[in-house]
Amino acid sequence: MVKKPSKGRQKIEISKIPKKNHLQVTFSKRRSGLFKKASELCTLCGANVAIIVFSPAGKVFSFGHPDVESIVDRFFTCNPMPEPNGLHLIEAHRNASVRELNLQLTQVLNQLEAEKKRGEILSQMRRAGQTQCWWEAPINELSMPELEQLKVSMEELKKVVLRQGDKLLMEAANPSPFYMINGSSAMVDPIEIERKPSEIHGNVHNFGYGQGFF
Amino acid sequence: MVKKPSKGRQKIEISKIPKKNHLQVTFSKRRSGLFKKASELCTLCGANVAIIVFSPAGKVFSFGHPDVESIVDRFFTCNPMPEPNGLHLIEAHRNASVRELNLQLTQVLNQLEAEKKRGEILSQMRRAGQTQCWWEAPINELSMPELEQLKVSMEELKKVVLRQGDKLLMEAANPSPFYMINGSSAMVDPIEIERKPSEIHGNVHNFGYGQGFF
DNA sequence: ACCTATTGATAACC
DNA sequence: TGGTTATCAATAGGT
Repeated sequence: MVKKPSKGRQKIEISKIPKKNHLQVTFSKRRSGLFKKASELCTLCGANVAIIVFSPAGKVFSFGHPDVESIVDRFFTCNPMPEPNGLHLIEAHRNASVRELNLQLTQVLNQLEAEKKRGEILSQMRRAGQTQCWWEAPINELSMPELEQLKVSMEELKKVVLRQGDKLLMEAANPSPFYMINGSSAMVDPIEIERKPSEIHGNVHNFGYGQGFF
Repeated sequence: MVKKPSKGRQKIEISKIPKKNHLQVTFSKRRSGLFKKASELCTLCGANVAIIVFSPAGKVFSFGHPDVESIVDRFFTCNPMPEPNGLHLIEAHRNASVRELNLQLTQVLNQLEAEKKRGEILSQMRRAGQTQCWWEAPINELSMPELEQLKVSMEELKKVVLRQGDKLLMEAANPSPFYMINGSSAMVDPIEIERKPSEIHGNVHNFGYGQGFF
């Protein structure tokens, strides 16, 4: 009875860890775990994987099999190029409208950011006022009819942004027949771009892959 | 008791899986798991993570928070490779800015999609107006403190938007101290590559980061 | 794709 | 940063 059998692992919420030192420990362990998983994926399936991780403090960690560089290279080589054939034509056209695209990009970005902030503010308001509204609950806690309503109403609000997006898409898609595969579906959330420009260049940690990472 | 309650998970060796279809299944599952872990690392620790995975078949999958391109860019910038030839450096920077542009465009489009949904939801909740929240009510029905809160929030929103706008404009105006935003590419990222008409081509799968990856 | 027994990862504590 | 333990979460094998 004097024993203290440790509480063992406890369930945790996936949201930013407040305690700094606790965060550091978790980061370390989870980063290791991530790399281990990656290594296993490589050996089990013969996949090629590159991972780059920036700690909140700005330290860099990377994992790569066979190595980060080659994979990133392949990624950028295979990925953005439509096809060798009409590439030059496309590029020419593209170059012509780069500025405009930039401008539009900027505008859309603005609206996007505004939307994000709006979302945050909504949450803030909720927090401020104790009024808990059902639709502020996490998506996965909403019922079907609620989700239905949500979907419909969002349309209106996002009309402007939509218009911008479509325009941009049209322009981008016009020169060439490529299309997007939008796998993401990710909820865009509190993006916090807070970094200290001055000293991010800390230590670099490279985890060269080994068949036996562990 | 004729039941066969499944053997459940069995221990496996970490070595290349021989059976092709089994391998495919495992690859899929583990890739998902890896991305989920990455996503959790991001939210829990505020880390920035980029993952690129090539399946043995050559398909590309990627995960990035905030996005693959910027992280890779940071990686190569902060991590002067063994012999960074001057020319290569400049070239790298040029490519980097181009990539950044591409990335931004892609990312924005993806996020737009996500935000679209989100925004729709929010607005529609308002329309549905089932559970009305005070700040959603007509202005003239709000009490004084409520109005006060609303005002503060709106001012905050405006400030944020303005700040973002300036920042983005600046960035768009000088993407890189080196070469101008010449060209290249403002293209929409995920593209299907056509190499041989009858083969499986490089499908690209991008997994944007999400608070709710699942 | 879904299910469940099990292994593997890891939160809390040292 | 590294080790232990109790738990939780991922997933191998099967449907």
